[in-house]
Order: sequence, then structure tokens, then C-alpha cells
Amino acid sequence: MTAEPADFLRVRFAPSPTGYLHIGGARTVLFNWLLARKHGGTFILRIEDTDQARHVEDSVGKILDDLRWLGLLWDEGPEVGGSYGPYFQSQRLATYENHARQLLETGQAYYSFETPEELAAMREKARAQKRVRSYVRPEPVPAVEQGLAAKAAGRSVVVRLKMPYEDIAVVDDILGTVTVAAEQHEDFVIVKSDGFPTYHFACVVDDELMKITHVLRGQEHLMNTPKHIALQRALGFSTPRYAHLPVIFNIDGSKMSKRDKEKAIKSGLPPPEIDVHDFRVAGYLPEAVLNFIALLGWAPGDDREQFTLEELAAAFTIERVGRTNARFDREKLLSFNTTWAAKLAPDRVLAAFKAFLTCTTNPPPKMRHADDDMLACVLRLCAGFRTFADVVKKSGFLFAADADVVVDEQARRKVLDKNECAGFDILAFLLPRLEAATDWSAAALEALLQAACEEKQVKIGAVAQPLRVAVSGSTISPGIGQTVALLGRERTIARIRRCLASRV
RNA sequence: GCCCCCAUCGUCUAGAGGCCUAGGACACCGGCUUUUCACGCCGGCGACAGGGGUUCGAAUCCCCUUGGGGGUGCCA
Repeated sequence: MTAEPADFLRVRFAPSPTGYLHIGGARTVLFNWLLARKHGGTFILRIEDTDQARHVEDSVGKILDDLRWLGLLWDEGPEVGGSYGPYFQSQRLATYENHARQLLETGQAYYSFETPEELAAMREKARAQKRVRSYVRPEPVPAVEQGLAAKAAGRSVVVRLKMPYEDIAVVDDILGTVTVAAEQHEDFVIVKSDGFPTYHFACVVDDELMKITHVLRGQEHLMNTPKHIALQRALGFSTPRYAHLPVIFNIDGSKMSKRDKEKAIKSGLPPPEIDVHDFRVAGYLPEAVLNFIALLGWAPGDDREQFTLEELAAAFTIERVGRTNARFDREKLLSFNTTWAAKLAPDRVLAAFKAFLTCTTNPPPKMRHADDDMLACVLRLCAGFRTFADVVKKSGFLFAADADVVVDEQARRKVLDKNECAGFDILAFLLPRLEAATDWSAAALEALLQAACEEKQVKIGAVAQPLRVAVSGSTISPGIGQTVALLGRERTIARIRRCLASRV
């Protein structure tokens, strides 16, 4: 038996720390992770923090946290280390410098001094002349000594790669072969004036040094790939296999950008979920999110739609990744979440619910600190729920102080005030009977309500609804018998009394 | 502008020349269940962007048009 070498398949996810993990990024991680998992390869996490201006405080921590929530753990990278570290690009500057020097010394790269204004003028001119390429390589190219001197003199200096004048073919496992013509290439910056490498340069150097074999990334990188290939050739590196994933949009076709979120917040609309963190806080299960995003751009080929991470890893192949952009349908995600919440083991749902309670801002404090038995009970009573946020909405009143139960205006009108306060009358009728009840079990209470219906000659709704509104403040709650049983006699009576006192 | 990618129900997709009077899921509509919300069950509506080829035969192959998207940064 011939064993595969340990690192025959190495993939990476390389986010830049500019905020939370985007849902599109999550799908990229997932596909990389699945590929590694399927083939027994290695999944590497690398932080591309080469843009000092865009760096957002603590965003690495947030990204790691979201990845852990999803259950997509990395084999090498921050916190876990590995043999090819460091895994932060900002800690690898010397490495990039060495490679840049090599390129400079072999004449494959050169120093360049144009000002932003000059570059803008070049761009404008190129557009007017309908050319793709805007940067014009100086002839001859400045000598290394000239560049060093300019730098010493305080001028803004970058390093550019001399792009070869030849067609470059990108062999893509999803898209096929994409060839970019020689005249399309231009000398691009590999080292910025602040001495940091650009994305292209750091990425190529690290992929080589970290022995990355497969690059799975978003389609927005497709046109970068010829640059990367040119860099690899100049440095004598090997070229990994490439696969570019289709893009994910909002349901209306707009981009799922952070800007959308900010815009919505500004105009007072509920912000759309676009970061993994948003879905966490909104009460989704990672199982559902993962399952749903897996199906954005990938399909098993049969009618199966429900997959655990393990099942995905077994079924996943790059060949079955599609080429068409997808829209993110929140309704379908909601449906997936409902399904997962119902089919997952109660223990798992409880654990996820507790995690939700610690990260969301809404729940009544007492709910957050309730014991497992109580929370498990609530989860049972809310069976069929769509998100954890719904569970809180439906059962939060169980954890509120009696004085904090405020009757919703609409509920009051519809259930209590209507028909000359029939609802209040029912409550007044119910009160002594509940006070006198000897058995406070859900079944006994249901029976008590049934008896009240018969006595008053009304349907069960006419009795259950006023009681529901009195104890919960709204028309939404778990089954009334169980709700009242769980609430207990004392609190139930107190709430009915408070409600009756509010009658005008 | 220029370069590149893409194109099946409203949405995610199955479909790799005859198995397709195009299958599934979500949404939607109708019904059932029902003390609220949700769940659940049954049924229905609904697509091969348009035009040319190739072929005995095309959703599937080729070309054009149209539409959508990406790139065109000292961002990644």
C-alpha cells in the first residue's frame, strides 16, 4: 500500500483582519475545509494583515471565534501554530524583503517612483485610448542604485514586477482554462512604499513557503491569477491548482456588502445578516448555516439537501462546484434552521441555545442564567421554532418579573377589550377557580379551562387567549396549560390580578 | 471604455444529445390540523433569456445578441 505523503493536499483560507467573517468568506472556508477533510489534507489559516490602514482592532479574534462556532477548525495557523509559521503576514516581512531583493537583483523587478497624480494621468490616458494597460514601463527601467538613492532621499518608492510579454493560461478546476493575452498584463506593485508587500506578492510567497497545493478562492481573484503565475515563474516557484468560486449576492441581486448593512442601519431598517456573527446573534444554528451555504454553488447531484459537516466532507468534490453566481435566500436558510433545530439531539440544541443566550443582547437576564432543566423545558415547549430568537420571543415572559409584563396594545384590544371587555370578564371568572385549584399540572389546568368553556358556553380560544395575554403580555406563547403550569400558581395569579387592575 | 466569467421555475439547484410532456428544495397559492405563534400533512402554480446553426434528434455542442457578474488600486 502506498501512503500519500502527509502534505499532498494543503489548502488555506487567508482573510485580512478588517472585521467579522463575511458569510461569503465562510463558504470559501467551508469548501477549503471540506476538500482537506475529504482527502486527509491540511487546512491552514493565514492572516493577511499587510494593510495597516484597513486593520480593524480585534478582528482576528472575531474571525477565529466565528470559525470555531462553525466548527471549521484549522490544522495550522494562529493559536495552533505549525511548521510553516508564522501565520501572520505582518510577522513575515523579512521573508518578503528577501524575495523582493532577489527579483530586483535578477532584473525581474524594478523600483518605480511615479506619484499618485502621474499614475492617475496614465490611467486616464489608457482609457481614452481604449487600452487595458495603463502603467507604462519606463525604458530603461531605473537601476537598483537609483531606487535606493531615491528612497534615501525620502521619495515614495515602490517595487514593480516586470510582467513578461506572453499569454498566461490559468488552469482552473471549476472554470476550465482561462487565458489572458500578453497585451493585458502590466507591471504591478509588489512592495508598497511603506515597505509592506502587496497582497499578490505576500500571497504567492506564502503559498509557496507554506506548500499550498490547491487554491480555492472567490471569483473576484480570477484576474489576479495571471499576476500570481508570473510571480511564481519569476521566483522559480511551483503553481498550485486553482479553483475560483462563484460569488454570493443578496436576494435582490445586490452585493452582500458591509456597506449595505451600514445603509440599512442608517435608514432605520433592520440590518441584513451578512457576517457569520450576524447569524449567530440572530439565533441560527451553525449546522443550518453550514448546510445552507454548502448548497450555494455546490450540489450533490441527487435530491439530498440535508447534510452534516461529515456528510458534506464525504460528498464534496470540486467537480460538482458550479460556475454561476448565487443569491442568498434567507427564507430557505430559515427553513433549514427549522429543520435542523427539530432533528438535532436535544443536548446539542440546548448547548447551542445557551451559547446564543450569551451572545445576544435581547433575552431577559434571568433567562440567561436559568438552569439547564428549565431551558430544556422551554425548548421542548417551543418545539417547531425557527430560530432561537423566536424561542426568546415566545417564552421570555416566563423569566420576567411580574411587574415587567406589559400587555401589548394590539393584544389588549383584540383579546381583552373586544366585546365589551369579554376577555376581562373571563379572567375575573377564571381567577377564583385558579386560586382554588388543587392540581397545578398542565393536564389539570387544561381540564379547568375546558370546564370554564362549558360553563360559559364559549370556545376554548375565548378562554385561553385572555389568559395567555394576561400572563405573557402577548398573544404568542407556548401551549397555555404548560405555560401556566410552568409559571406557577403564585405568578399566574399575580399577573391576572395586575391585568384585571388595568381594566378601564 | 477595455479584459474575463456566467446564463434551467421568484430563489438554490438536478440535468454532461434521445431516460425531459425538465426532477427536488425554499417561497408562493389552496386545503387539512389548530386555544396563539410556529410545526406538521395533502394538493396546486411555476423555468430551459432571444436568434441562428450542427444533428435523425438539443436544456444539453458551436456562433451571435441580450442580460447579469468580476477585474481594471501602493485593498485584499
